[in-house]
Amino acid sequence: MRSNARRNRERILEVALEALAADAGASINSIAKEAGVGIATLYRHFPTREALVLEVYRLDVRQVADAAERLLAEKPPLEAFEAWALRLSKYAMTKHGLGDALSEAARGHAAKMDDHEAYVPVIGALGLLLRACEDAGVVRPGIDPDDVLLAMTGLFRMNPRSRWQPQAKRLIDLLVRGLVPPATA
Amino acid sequence: MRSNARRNRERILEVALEALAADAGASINSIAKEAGVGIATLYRHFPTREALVLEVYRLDVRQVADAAERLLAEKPPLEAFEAWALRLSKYAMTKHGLGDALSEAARGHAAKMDDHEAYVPVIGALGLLLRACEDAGVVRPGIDPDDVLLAMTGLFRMNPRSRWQPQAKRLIDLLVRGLVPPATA
DNA sequence: ACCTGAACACCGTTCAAGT
DNA sequence: ACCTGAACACCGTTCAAGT
Repeated sequence: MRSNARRNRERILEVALEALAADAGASINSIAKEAGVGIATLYRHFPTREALVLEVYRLDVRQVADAAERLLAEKPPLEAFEAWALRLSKYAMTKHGLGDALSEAARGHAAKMDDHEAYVPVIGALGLLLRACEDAGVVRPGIDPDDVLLAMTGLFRMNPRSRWQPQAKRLIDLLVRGLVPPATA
Repeated sequence: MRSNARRNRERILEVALEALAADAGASINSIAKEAGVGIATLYRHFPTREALVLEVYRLDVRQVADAAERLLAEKPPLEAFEAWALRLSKYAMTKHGLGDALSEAARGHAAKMDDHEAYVPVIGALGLLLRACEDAGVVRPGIDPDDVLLAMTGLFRMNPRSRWQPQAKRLIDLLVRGLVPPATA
């Protein structure tokens, strides 16, 4: 019986991933129906729409957060920051709904506890990158990761159907110029 | 008869302004009901929800756009830009729904023509401010107003129930530092 | 324990019917 | 010309009933 429940849960996540990729506004009901489970079964596993979306993208968020460490090992810290920011916006453009979740998380984690699942790893990675840049003297000291995440909001809310990459790069460049110490620029 | 239609239109806008201030997600149906008109009457005047919201805030958007010119007459251009940005975020925090409209407009005006009503005056004011800063040599030449608007997205999506002013000021400071030419900083 | 789907209270939008 | 409100196809969520 319990294995049945677990299979349902996994089936829901599977369908949700595909459905959200196809349509950012895919409904809970339609996901349940396509997964072949009752609506209430979905609710048993995921009490709110946001919980489902966050769980669907949990692995992706973890991956991108973990990428920060790897990028720092490969490149100078400022380049690592730029590469990471571009990577994060890439995820937000591809995986529908993730952009909104990140944007919501950037709104200030005081807003809702639900955000924490997306917020914690992302702000952690961002803190890591900023700390490394600060230690290398390429970013002004005392920058709040929350402020930087808020400044990145635009990266999560671009039009996925446009050619967003050039604009993302320009926004990241603008951001980096703001972070760099006046003297070193 | 036609005067009756005009009165209905004004009554709808009146009620909508109040309803949106009280609840950002106030429904079209509830606004029509409270205005004492049929649902289809509201649709006759405003074909989509966005059209109604934009029309409600049209005056506000005009006002804030016009403020750019006045601020430029009063202050040095860079200070005028800062003051204007803060003023715009103040509007976005107060008038519910305006923040989303501005955020949508910043998404790139290619997305929807509907945005134009909010987009045109705002990007015009922003262009004016940037041009003045550029002429004074306090902002790098060739900055695209669209890029700056996108970088400002975070200002429109803060939590209105939090103490957002300090964070807005820090974001604006970060943005300005990115706009300033390296040598002058 | 876990699942089901009808049912509830909404939403935006349309349309036949009124004056 | 302009207005009306029932009706449609949805939405998220709940809950009594099943196994």
